[in-house]
Amino acid sequence: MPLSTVDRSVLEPVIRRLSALRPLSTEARASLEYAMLEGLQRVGSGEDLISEGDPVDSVRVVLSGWLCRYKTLEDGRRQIVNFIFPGESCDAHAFLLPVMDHSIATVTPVIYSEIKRARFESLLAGERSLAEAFWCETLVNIAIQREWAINLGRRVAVERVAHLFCETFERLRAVGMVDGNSCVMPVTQMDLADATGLSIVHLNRTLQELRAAGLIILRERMLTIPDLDALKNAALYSPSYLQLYRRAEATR
Amino acid sequence: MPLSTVDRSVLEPVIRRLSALRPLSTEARASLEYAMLEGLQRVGSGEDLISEGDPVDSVRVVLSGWLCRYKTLEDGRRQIVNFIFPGESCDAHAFLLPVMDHSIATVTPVIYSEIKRARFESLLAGERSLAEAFWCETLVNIAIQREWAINLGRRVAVERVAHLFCETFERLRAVGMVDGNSCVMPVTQMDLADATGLSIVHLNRTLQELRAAGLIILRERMLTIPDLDALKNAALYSPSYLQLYRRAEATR
DNA sequence: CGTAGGGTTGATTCTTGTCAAACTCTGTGG
DNA sequence: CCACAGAGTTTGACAAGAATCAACCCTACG
Repeated sequence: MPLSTVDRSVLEPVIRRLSALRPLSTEARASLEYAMLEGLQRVGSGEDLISEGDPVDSVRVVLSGWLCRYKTLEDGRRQIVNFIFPGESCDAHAFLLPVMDHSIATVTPVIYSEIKRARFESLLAGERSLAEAFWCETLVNIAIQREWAINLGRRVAVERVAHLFCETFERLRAVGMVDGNSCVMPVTQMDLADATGLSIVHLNRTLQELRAAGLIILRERMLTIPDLDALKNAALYSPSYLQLYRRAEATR
Repeated sequence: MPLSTVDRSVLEPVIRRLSALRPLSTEARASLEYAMLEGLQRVGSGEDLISEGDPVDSVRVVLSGWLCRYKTLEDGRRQIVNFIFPGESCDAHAFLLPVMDHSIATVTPVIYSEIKRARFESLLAGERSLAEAFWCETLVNIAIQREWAINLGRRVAVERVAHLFCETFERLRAVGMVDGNSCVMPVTQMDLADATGLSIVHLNRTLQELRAAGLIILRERMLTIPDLDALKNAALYSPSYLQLYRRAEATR
């Protein structure tokens, strides 16, 4: 176990995120931390953690790195339907359904903690606040998924990409992973194209448009947003669907 | 209470749908039916049941009629992010979040049952199978939402509309509301356009294309699908995300 | 030095949106 | 009974947005 001696601070994003959704008692936090430390795992980038059609029997909680949920069509067209950031979980409760309806892949190297279904269920049974926090996470996921629907269905390319950047920045900020007005953006343009429903060529041109307008600086896998309000404006961004993250800031 | 003497058979779609997700004990079924009969409501078509930003304090279960969830942008662009069919609930558990991130409107006259939060929670606390069934419904909703993301992001117009028809038909079939290869389609072309992310003019032409190909017959608010497999083929439809409905058929 | 992955560019085609008008159907009031 | 209004659907002409194809560049890396 190369990770057995890891610093407990790697768990911070998870605690931070769940606390933003529901206040956690000291005991709840302790028992979750204990469970997480037991199941630490590492995986490289570009790997499928789980594929469409697979049954699920555990919960994975992301400690560092990015993942994406995606679906594909027979002919290879791919849509990233969401990203998964540190502090978030892959499919808490997914084991309630027989099999996965989508796949999850790493986009960077990832450290996560795997908690077996039985362990997870007894954890939640013992701590109501934990159970509610994980369910809230799932509810926020639906809200994000709905926002992606209007993003893909009704925003034009520039708005779409701008919106993705706004959302990503705010979600990362909620778990303390932004630095001033910059954050990492460790994805290829192909990934961005698949997340925004654009072709890679058109995505590239859209990025240039955003750069030319001074709305973003994107190089070497770092995103800087000189004026977040201006970018939100260009994106027609309204963050109510991430309300919980804002509550997190309020209580911090 | 014009509905107080209503036939209990109006509750059938709900029982049918929840049973498909989790086997319900006789007692679970009885207590749910009792709670539903208490809160029956009627509402006309084209009404907002609840709007983005509103707090939620009850669960509504649809007995008859169609609703849609939608979001809008400042400039009026609208995206229907999902339909809600008989047997389904509006936001079980939505009260766990502070406010709604989207709106829900009726697209036809609707009969539903409203269950107050406290009542609903005690119902679920008393019947584990009910709690699991409602949570499964929420999980299936996320799966549907993800499928809508790839629909909007990666399918072209004809595939998109065909996919919507396939999904609608199968979801209605799961609650016993199709007749042979026909079902109601009580929506305007504007609604279909908003659901598929197309302009109304282009949607109209896409419908004509589907009609010309013999894939659908759509008139007087009735949809007939002469050859469902052919339509699925045109839609690149893969129903795994609705797996639970299929399980429903298997156990019927 | 060669290669592969990622990024960028130009030219072109195709898909979809926009605008404007007409048509159908239904219900309503004169 | 007819005129009219309004919502919904359909059509044509045109414009804009996005995809596709084919190169080419750059850099990291073996």
